[in-house]
Amino acid sequence: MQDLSTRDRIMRAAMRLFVAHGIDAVSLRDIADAVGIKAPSLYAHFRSRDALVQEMFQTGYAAYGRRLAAAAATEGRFPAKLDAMVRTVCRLQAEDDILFGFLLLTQHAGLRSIPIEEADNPVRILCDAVAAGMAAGDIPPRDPVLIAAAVMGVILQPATFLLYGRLAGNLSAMQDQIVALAMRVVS
Amino acid sequence: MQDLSTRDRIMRAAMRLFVAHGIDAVSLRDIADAVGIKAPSLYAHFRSRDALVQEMFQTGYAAYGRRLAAAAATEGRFPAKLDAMVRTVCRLQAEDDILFGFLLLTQHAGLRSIPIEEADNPVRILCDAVAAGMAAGDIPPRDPVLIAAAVMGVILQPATFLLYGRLAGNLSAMQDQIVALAMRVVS
DNA sequence: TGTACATCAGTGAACGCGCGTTCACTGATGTAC
DNA sequence: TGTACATCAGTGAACGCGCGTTCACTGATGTAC
Repeated sequence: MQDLSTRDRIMRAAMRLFVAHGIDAVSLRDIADAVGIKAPSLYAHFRSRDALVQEMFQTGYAAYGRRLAAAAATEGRFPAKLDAMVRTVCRLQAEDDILFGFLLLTQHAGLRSIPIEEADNPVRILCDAVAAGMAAGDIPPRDPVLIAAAVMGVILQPATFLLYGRLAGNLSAMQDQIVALAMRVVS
Repeated sequence: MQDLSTRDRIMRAAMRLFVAHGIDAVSLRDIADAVGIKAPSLYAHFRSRDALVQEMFQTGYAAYGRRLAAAAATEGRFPAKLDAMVRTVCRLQAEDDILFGFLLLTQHAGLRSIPIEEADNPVRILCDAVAAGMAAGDIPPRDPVLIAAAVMGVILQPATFLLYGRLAGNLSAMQDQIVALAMRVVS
């Protein structure tokens, strides 16, 4: 990890600290210390503290959106798409639990000041997929947003439990069970 | 609302601001302004800013825990208990959506510094109830913590959507659907 | 190969600002006699 | 009924602190000739 660019080391250190202590509880000096540089040096890589947080959030969130959109484009009926989407999210969590945790926290702590509502928005993608599944007659018609919320809950609440140590391991280890839960929620 | 004690007016104003802008983004001067007093006057009612937040959180969280425990004590098999618990949470959200939203946010933003893990902890109560239902053979045995997390997700994620305006109304209006979702998750 | 120059990550010192908090004080209210 | 005193919510001014940020500077690296 020593051969990462300073920019990447800053982002990883900041993410780790944000997840551990909350975004507002971490100062630029804390981040700089973790990287092994002084606070003013951060300005060689980021325009401001806000820009740092925003870039971390938007990059991660958009990447998640694209991978979820790819899963939603899986061929076949809705159950196949849902299976792919749920497994994708589980894989994302297991691949980089720090990034996943950061996005989970930021959703609450920072979404109000970070105004993205693009086509890459994962929530939008899931809602659209659920609505399409209903329209196609693959699953019973109900409020698609409520059902999408419930599916998200079945995935993200276990992820939250992992974050706070109430559950051990990662989402990949539970993906079969979570897929089954999600299937039951939409049926 | 003018006949509330100043103490209660402070707590309600603070909660409203915390939910709207995030806990760390609200200063004592903001709270005092909303109440119509000056910041130093807050110290006649609360020992410190931390004490204010902590009391709001602990009071609300413990009250929720007690009401959830009462629902969990419903007579009968596990499905009757789960029905009562889910409807209780939906009612709590509809009764006071500001308090509910505050606790939902605090769970992420402040739980790390607020160390309660009592018998009144709602998460603990739900986990215990699910485990007991499995032990009694009322529902299939699986990891009780994962199933409890999924049940929470089915309730709290729609609540989060309400908080951010993705869903309209309140949880009470959707309680029958949410009960049905929770039932499917545990079966 | 050596010299001059440009680039830029990183530094130390310092800034202005808003924060939580303290403090001496005010003024209304209630109680004692 | 009037007077003296205690209580306490609320105030204005001020505090020290840590924050994000700026700035002139350093020193290593790369490029031009």
